[in-house]
Amino acid sequence: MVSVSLFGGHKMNSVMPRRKMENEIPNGKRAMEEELNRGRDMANQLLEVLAYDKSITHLQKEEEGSKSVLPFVEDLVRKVLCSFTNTLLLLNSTNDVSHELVASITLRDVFSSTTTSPKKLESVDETCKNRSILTTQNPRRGYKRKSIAPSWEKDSSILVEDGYVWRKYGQKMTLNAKYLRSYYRCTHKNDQGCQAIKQVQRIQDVPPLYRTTYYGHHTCKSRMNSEIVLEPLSPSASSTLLSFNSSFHCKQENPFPSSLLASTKHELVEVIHDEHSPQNQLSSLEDLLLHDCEVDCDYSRRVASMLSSAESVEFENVFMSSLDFVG
DNA sequence: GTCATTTGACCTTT
DNA sequence: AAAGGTCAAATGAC
Repeated sequence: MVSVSLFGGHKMNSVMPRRKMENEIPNGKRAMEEELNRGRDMANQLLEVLAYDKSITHLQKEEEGSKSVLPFVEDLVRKVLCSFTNTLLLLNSTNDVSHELVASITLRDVFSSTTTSPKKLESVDETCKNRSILTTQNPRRGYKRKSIAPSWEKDSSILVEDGYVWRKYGQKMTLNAKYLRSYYRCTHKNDQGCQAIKQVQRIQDVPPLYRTTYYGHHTCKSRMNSEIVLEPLSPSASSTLLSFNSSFHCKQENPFPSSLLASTKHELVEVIHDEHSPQNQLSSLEDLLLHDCEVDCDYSRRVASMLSSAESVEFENVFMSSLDFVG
Protein backbone atom coordinates (compact mmCIF):
# COMPACT_ATOMS: atom_id res chain seq x y z
CA MET A 1 0.00 0.00 0.00
CA VAL A 2 1.37 3.35 -0.95
CA SER A 3 1.88 5.71 1.87
CA VAL A 4 1.84 9.40 1.22
CA SER A 5 2.87 11.86 3.83
CA LEU A 6 1.40 15.22 3.29
CA PHE A 7 3.72 18.19 3.29
CA GLY A 8 6.64 15.98 4.19
CA GLY A 9 6.36 13.56 1.32
CA HIS A 10 7.68 15.88 -1.32
CA LYS A 11 11.32 16.34 -1.74
CA MET A 12 12.07 19.97 -1.35
CA ASN A 13 13.79 21.21 -4.41
CA SER A 14 16.59 23.63 -3.84
CA VAL A 15 15.21 25.77 -6.62
CA MET A 16 11.79 25.67 -5.10
CA PRO A 17 10.95 28.82 -3.24
CA ARG A 18 10.47 28.04 0.39
CA ARG A 19 6.85 28.08 1.32
CA LYS A 20 5.14 27.56 4.61
CA MET A 21 6.64 24.63 6.42
CA GLU A 22 5.12 22.16 8.85
CA ASN A 23 5.17 24.47 11.81
CA GLU A 24 3.63 27.20 9.75
CA ILE A 25 0.70 25.25 8.37
CA PRO A 26 -2.39 27.39 8.59
CA ASN A 27 -5.58 25.97 10.09
CA GLY A 28 -7.10 25.44 6.68
CA LYS A 29 -4.22 23.30 5.56
CA ARG A 30 -4.21 21.38 8.80
CA ALA A 31 -7.85 20.60 8.35
CA MET A 32 -7.19 19.56 4.77
CA GLU A 33 -4.44 17.26 5.94
CA GLU A 34 -6.74 15.63 8.47
CA GLU A 35 -9.50 15.23 5.92
CA LEU A 36 -7.22 13.72 3.33
CA ASN A 37 -5.66 11.38 5.83
CA ARG A 38 -9.08 10.25 6.90
CA GLY A 39 -10.06 9.65 3.31
CA ARG A 40 -6.90 7.75 2.63
CA ASP A 41 -7.41 5.49 5.63
CA MET A 42 -10.91 4.73 4.50
CA ALA A 43 -9.75 4.01 0.99
CA ASN A 44 -7.26 1.58 2.47
CA GLN A 45 -10.01 -0.10 4.43
CA LEU A 46 -12.09 -0.25 1.31
CA LEU A 47 -9.37 -2.09 -0.52
CA GLU A 48 -8.92 -4.55 2.29
CA VAL A 49 -12.63 -5.20 2.44
CA LEU A 50 -12.82 -5.71 -1.27
CA ALA A 51 -9.84 -8.05 -1.20
CA TYR A 52 -11.50 -10.03 1.56
CA ASP A 53 -14.77 -10.12 -0.29
CA LYS A 54 -13.04 -11.35 -3.41
CA SER A 55 -11.28 -14.12 -1.52
CA ILE A 56 -14.57 -15.63 -0.46
CA THR A 57 -16.36 -17.49 -3.17
CA HIS A 58 -20.08 -17.42 -3.44
CA LEU A 59 -20.21 -21.06 -2.46
CA GLN A 60 -18.27 -20.41 0.69
CA LYS A 61 -20.58 -17.58 1.47
CA GLU A 62 -23.53 -19.86 1.10
CA GLU A 63 -21.95 -22.47 3.31
CA GLU A 64 -20.98 -19.98 5.95
CA GLY A 65 -24.20 -18.10 5.62
CA SER A 66 -22.18 -14.91 5.44
CA LYS A 67 -23.61 -11.89 3.78
CA SER A 68 -22.09 -9.54 1.28
CA VAL A 69 -19.93 -6.79 2.67
CA LEU A 70 -21.24 -4.44 0.03
CA PRO A 71 -23.23 -2.26 2.44
CA PHE A 72 -20.07 -1.66 4.44
CA VAL A 73 -18.19 -0.88 1.24
CA GLU A 74 -20.89 1.56 0.29
CA ASP A 75 -20.56 3.31 3.57
CA LEU A 76 -16.82 3.56 3.21
CA VAL A 77 -17.07 4.92 -0.29
CA ARG A 78 -19.57 7.48 0.93
CA LYS A 79 -17.16 8.56 3.65
CA VAL A 80 -14.30 8.79 1.19
CA LEU A 81 -16.40 10.97 -1.04
CA CYS A 82 -17.31 13.13 1.95
CA SER A 83 -13.63 13.58 2.67
CA PHE A 84 -12.98 14.56 -0.91
CA THR A 85 -15.83 17.00 -0.85
CA ASN A 86 -14.74 18.57 2.42
CA THR A 87 -11.17 18.86 1.21
CA LEU A 88 -12.26 20.50 -1.98
CA LEU A 89 -14.37 22.98 -0.07
CA LEU A 90 -11.35 23.77 2.04
CA LEU A 91 -9.24 24.05 -1.05
CA ASN A 92 -11.63 26.53 -2.55
CA SER A 93 -11.72 28.60 0.57
CA THR A 94 -7.98 28.76 1.07
CA ASN A 95 -6.13 31.87 0.05
CA ASP A 96 -2.86 30.10 -0.20
CA VAL A 97 -3.13 29.80 -3.93
CA SER A 98 -3.64 32.84 -6.05
CA HIS A 99 -7.20 33.54 -7.05
CA GLU A 100 -6.16 33.61 -10.64
CA LEU A 101 -4.76 30.15 -10.37
CA VAL A 102 -7.77 28.81 -8.54
CA ALA A 103 -9.93 30.21 -11.26
CA SER A 104 -7.84 28.66 -13.98
CA ILE A 105 -7.57 25.21 -12.43
CA THR A 106 -10.83 23.37 -12.35
CA LEU A 107 -11.53 20.48 -10.12
CA ARG A 108 -11.32 18.24 -13.12
CA ASP A 109 -7.79 19.49 -13.61
CA VAL A 110 -7.00 18.52 -10.06
CA PHE A 111 -7.92 14.98 -10.88
CA SER A 112 -6.57 14.92 -14.36
CA SER A 113 -3.30 16.65 -13.90
CA THR A 114 -2.56 14.64 -10.89
CA THR A 115 1.14 15.22 -10.70
CA THR A 116 0.68 18.91 -10.44
CA SER A 117 2.48 19.48 -7.23
CA PRO A 118 2.64 22.73 -5.33
CA LYS A 119 6.00 23.24 -6.90
CA LYS A 120 4.42 22.98 -10.28
CA LEU A 121 1.67 25.29 -9.25
CA GLU A 122 4.24 27.80 -8.26
CA SER A 123 6.06 27.41 -11.50
CA VAL A 124 2.81 27.92 -13.29
CA ASP A 125 2.25 30.98 -11.20
CA GLU A 126 5.68 32.21 -12.10
CA THR A 127 5.00 31.44 -15.71
CA CYS A 128 1.87 33.56 -15.50
CA LYS A 129 3.87 36.42 -14.10
CA ASN A 130 6.53 36.03 -16.72
CA ARG A 131 3.96 35.84 -19.42
CA SER A 132 2.36 39.04 -18.32
CA ILE A 133 5.73 40.62 -18.89
CA LEU A 134 6.05 38.89 -22.21
CA THR A 135 2.69 40.13 -23.36
CA THR A 136 3.88 43.64 -23.10
CA GLN A 137 7.45 43.26 -24.21
CA ASN A 138 7.63 40.25 -26.45
CA PRO A 139 5.64 39.98 -29.64
CA ARG A 140 5.70 36.24 -29.18
CA ARG A 141 3.13 36.26 -26.46
CA GLY A 142 1.01 33.41 -25.26
CA TYR A 143 3.92 31.06 -25.18
CA LYS A 144 3.08 28.29 -22.82
CA ARG A 145 5.10 25.23 -22.31
CA LYS A 146 3.38 22.05 -21.27
CA SER A 147 3.65 21.62 -17.54
CA ILE A 148 1.44 18.64 -17.01
CA ALA A 149 2.35 15.01 -16.82
CA PRO A 150 1.42 12.66 -19.62
CA SER A 151 -2.00 11.29 -19.10
CA TRP A 152 -1.95 8.36 -21.44
CA GLU A 153 0.53 6.48 -23.54
CA LYS A 154 -0.17 4.18 -26.40
CA ASP A 155 2.19 2.04 -28.44
CA SER A 156 0.89 0.93 -31.75
CA SER A 157 2.29 -0.80 -34.75
CA ILE A 158 -0.16 1.14 -36.85
CA LEU A 159 -1.14 4.76 -37.02
CA VAL A 160 -4.70 5.02 -35.88
CA GLU A 161 -7.11 7.89 -35.77
CA ASP A 162 -8.28 8.22 -32.20
CA GLY A 163 -11.47 10.04 -32.97
CA TYR A 164 -10.22 13.56 -32.44
CA VAL A 165 -9.01 16.08 -34.96
CA TRP A 166 -5.41 17.01 -34.37
CA ARG A 167 -3.29 19.73 -35.81
CA LYS A 168 0.43 19.33 -36.07
CA TYR A 169 2.33 22.26 -34.66
CA GLY A 170 5.85 21.03 -34.68
CA GLN A 171 8.31 18.23 -34.96
CA LYS A 172 11.66 17.66 -33.44
CA MET A 173 14.54 15.28 -33.52
CA THR A 174 15.12 14.17 -29.98
CA LEU A 175 18.16 12.78 -28.31
CA ASN A 176 18.58 9.01 -28.49
CA ALA A 177 15.79 8.76 -30.99
CA LYS A 178 16.16 7.62 -34.55
CA TYR A 179 13.00 9.30 -35.72
CA LEU A 180 11.33 12.66 -35.50
CA ARG A 181 8.86 13.33 -32.76
CA SER A 182 5.72 15.06 -33.94
CA TYR A 183 3.69 17.43 -31.81
CA TYR A 184 -0.05 17.74 -32.21
CA ARG A 185 -2.66 19.88 -30.52
CA CYS A 186 -6.40 19.60 -30.73
CA THR A 187 -7.68 21.47 -33.74
CA HIS A 188 -10.28 23.07 -31.49
CA LYS A 189 -7.70 24.76 -29.30
CA ASN A 190 -8.62 28.17 -30.56
CA ASP A 191 -12.35 27.93 -31.07
CA GLN A 192 -13.16 25.82 -28.04
CA GLY A 193 -10.11 26.23 -25.92
CA CYS A 194 -9.39 22.53 -25.95
CA GLN A 195 -5.99 21.95 -24.32
CA ALA A 196 -5.40 18.37 -25.40
CA ILE A 197 -2.09 17.67 -27.08
CA LYS A 198 -0.27 14.57 -28.13
CA GLN A 199 3.15 13.49 -29.24
CA VAL A 200 3.76 10.80 -31.78
CA GLN A 201 7.13 9.18 -32.00
CA ARG A 202 8.17 6.33 -34.20
CA ILE A 203 10.18 4.10 -31.95
CA GLN A 204 10.85 1.16 -34.18
CA ASP A 205 11.32 0.66 -37.89
CA VAL A 206 10.59 -3.00 -38.53
CA PRO A 207 7.94 -3.72 -37.63
CA PRO A 208 6.85 -0.11 -37.46
CA LEU A 209 5.99 0.95 -33.96
CA TYR A 210 4.66 4.34 -32.90
CA ARG A 211 4.35 5.72 -29.43
CA THR A 212 1.61 8.23 -28.90
CA THR A 213 1.61 10.16 -25.66
CA TYR A 214 -1.41 12.23 -24.72
CA TYR A 215 -1.38 15.26 -22.47
CA GLY A 216 -4.36 17.07 -21.09
CA HIS A 217 -8.00 16.51 -21.85
CA HIS A 218 -10.33 17.15 -24.66
CA THR A 219 -12.87 19.75 -23.68
CA CYS A 220 -14.02 20.11 -27.24
CA LYS A 221 -17.09 18.49 -28.65
CA SER A 222 -15.54 17.05 -31.74
CA ARG A 223 -15.43 13.39 -30.81
CA MET A 224 -15.96 11.23 -33.83
CA ASN A 225 -17.53 7.84 -33.62
CA SER A 226 -14.84 5.55 -34.78
CA GLU A 227 -11.22 4.82 -34.61
CA ILE A 228 -9.83 4.79 -38.10
CA VAL A 229 -6.78 2.90 -39.14
CA LEU A 230 -4.61 5.17 -41.19
CA GLU A 231 -2.20 2.60 -42.42
CA PRO A 232 -3.07 -0.64 -44.14
CA LEU A 233 -2.93 -3.48 -41.76
CA SER A 234 -0.83 -6.52 -42.22
CA PRO A 235 -1.45 -9.58 -40.16
CA SER A 236 1.75 -8.93 -38.31
CA ALA A 237 0.99 -5.31 -37.74
CA SER A 238 -2.04 -5.63 -35.64
CA SER A 239 -1.04 -5.05 -32.12
CA THR A 240 -2.06 -2.00 -30.27
CA LEU A 241 -0.48 -1.68 -26.90
CA LEU A 242 -1.89 0.65 -24.37
CA SER A 243 0.14 1.28 -21.32
CA PHE A 244 -0.08 3.08 -18.08
CA ASN A 245 3.55 3.85 -17.65
CA SER A 246 4.41 3.11 -14.09
CA SER A 247 6.59 6.15 -14.02
CA PHE A 248 3.56 8.29 -14.54
CA HIS A 249 2.00 9.42 -11.35
CA CYS A 250 -1.32 9.84 -12.96
CA LYS A 251 -3.21 7.03 -14.48
CA GLN A 252 -6.13 9.10 -15.31
CA GLU A 253 -8.29 9.94 -18.17
CA ASN A 254 -8.00 7.56 -20.97
CA PRO A 255 -8.68 9.29 -24.25
CA PHE A 256 -9.95 6.00 -25.53
CA PRO A 257 -13.03 4.32 -24.34
CA SER A 258 -12.50 1.24 -22.28
CA SER A 259 -13.94 -0.81 -25.05
CA LEU A 260 -10.76 -0.19 -26.95
CA LEU A 261 -8.36 -1.04 -24.21
CA ALA A 262 -8.33 -4.72 -24.74
CA SER A 263 -8.99 -4.59 -28.39
CA THR A 264 -6.55 -6.21 -30.73
CA LYS A 265 -8.97 -6.58 -33.59
CA HIS A 266 -7.72 -6.19 -37.12
CA GLU A 267 -10.62 -4.04 -38.07
CA LEU A 268 -12.16 -0.70 -37.44
CA VAL A 269 -13.10 -0.46 -33.84
CA GLU A 270 -16.31 1.16 -32.90
CA VAL A 271 -16.02 3.67 -30.14
CA ILE A 272 -18.61 2.84 -27.59
CA HIS A 273 -19.36 5.27 -24.84
CA ASP A 274 -20.00 2.70 -22.24
CA GLU A 275 -21.37 4.30 -19.15
CA HIS A 276 -20.18 1.32 -17.19
CA SER A 277 -16.61 1.66 -18.27
CA PRO A 278 -14.00 2.31 -15.60
CA GLN A 279 -13.20 5.63 -17.16
CA ASN A 280 -16.75 6.76 -16.88
CA GLN A 281 -16.98 5.41 -13.42
CA LEU A 282 -14.16 7.66 -12.41
CA SER A 283 -15.75 10.49 -14.28
CA SER A 284 -18.80 9.83 -12.24
CA LEU A 285 -16.74 10.25 -9.13
CA GLU A 286 -15.39 13.49 -10.42
CA ASP A 287 -18.85 14.65 -11.27
CA LEU A 288 -19.95 13.89 -7.80
CA LEU A 289 -17.36 16.20 -6.45
CA LEU A 290 -17.79 18.74 -9.12
CA HIS A 291 -21.45 19.24 -8.71
CA ASP A 292 -22.42 18.03 -5.30
CA CYS A 293 -20.99 19.42 -2.14
CA GLU A 294 -23.17 17.07 -0.23
CA VAL A 295 -22.61 13.49 -1.16
CA ASP A 296 -25.72 11.89 -2.36
CA CYS A 297 -26.38 8.44 -0.96
CA ASP A 298 -27.71 7.20 -4.24
CA TYR A 299 -24.59 8.33 -5.98
CA SER A 300 -22.30 6.68 -3.49
CA ARG A 301 -24.36 3.51 -3.73
CA ARG A 302 -23.95 3.69 -7.47
CA VAL A 303 -20.23 4.23 -7.17
CA ALA A 304 -19.79 1.38 -4.73
CA SER A 305 -21.74 -0.98 -6.89
CA MET A 306 -19.64 -0.04 -9.87
CA LEU A 307 -16.31 -0.65 -8.23
CA SER A 308 -14.43 -3.82 -8.89
CA SER A 309 -11.28 -4.36 -6.89
CA ALA A 310 -9.15 -3.23 -9.82
CA GLU A 311 -11.19 -0.11 -10.15
CA SER A 312 -10.97 0.66 -6.50
CA VAL A 313 -7.22 0.55 -6.96
CA GLU A 314 -7.68 3.12 -9.70
CA PHE A 315 -9.91 5.04 -7.36
CA GLU A 316 -7.18 5.00 -4.78
CA ASN A 317 -4.67 6.19 -7.37
CA VAL A 318 -6.88 9.16 -8.09
CA PHE A 319 -7.14 9.79 -4.41
CA MET A 320 -3.42 9.49 -3.84
CA SER A 321 -2.82 11.79 -6.74
CA SER A 322 -5.07 14.38 -5.20
CA LEU A 323 -2.97 14.08 -2.06
CA ASP A 324 0.04 14.66 -4.23
CA PHE A 325 -1.59 17.73 -5.61
CA VAL A 326 -2.48 19.22 -2.33
CA GLY A 327 0.65 18.10 -0.52
C1' DG B 1 -8.90 32.59 -49.70
C1' DT B 2 -8.66 29.31 -46.11
C1' DC B 3 -6.60 25.96 -43.52
C1' DA B 4 -2.95 22.54 -42.42
C1' DT B 5 1.92 21.54 -42.38
C1' DT B 6 6.79 22.71 -42.26
C1' DT B 7 10.58 24.66 -40.11
C1' DG B 8 13.69 27.73 -37.77
C1' DA B 9 13.70 30.60 -33.86
C1' DC B 10 12.52 31.26 -29.32
C1' DC B 11 11.37 29.83 -24.63
C1' DT B 12 11.33 26.74 -20.49
C1' DT B 13 13.12 23.16 -17.90
C1' DT B 14 16.73 20.56 -16.04
C1' DA C 1 24.26 24.92 -21.73
C1' DA C 2 21.66 21.27 -23.65
C1' DA C 3 17.43 19.26 -24.67
C1' DG C 4 12.74 19.44 -25.31
C1' DG C 5 8.45 21.99 -26.30
C1' DT C 6 6.00 25.81 -28.60
C1' DC C 7 5.30 29.70 -31.64
C1' DA C 8 4.50 31.82 -35.89
C1' DA C 9 5.98 33.07 -40.59
C1' DA C 10 6.45 30.72 -44.83
C1' DT C 11 4.75 27.41 -47.75
C1' DG C 12 1.66 24.12 -49.86
C1' DA C 13 -2.80 21.89 -50.79
C1' DC C 14 -7.46 22.36 -51.72
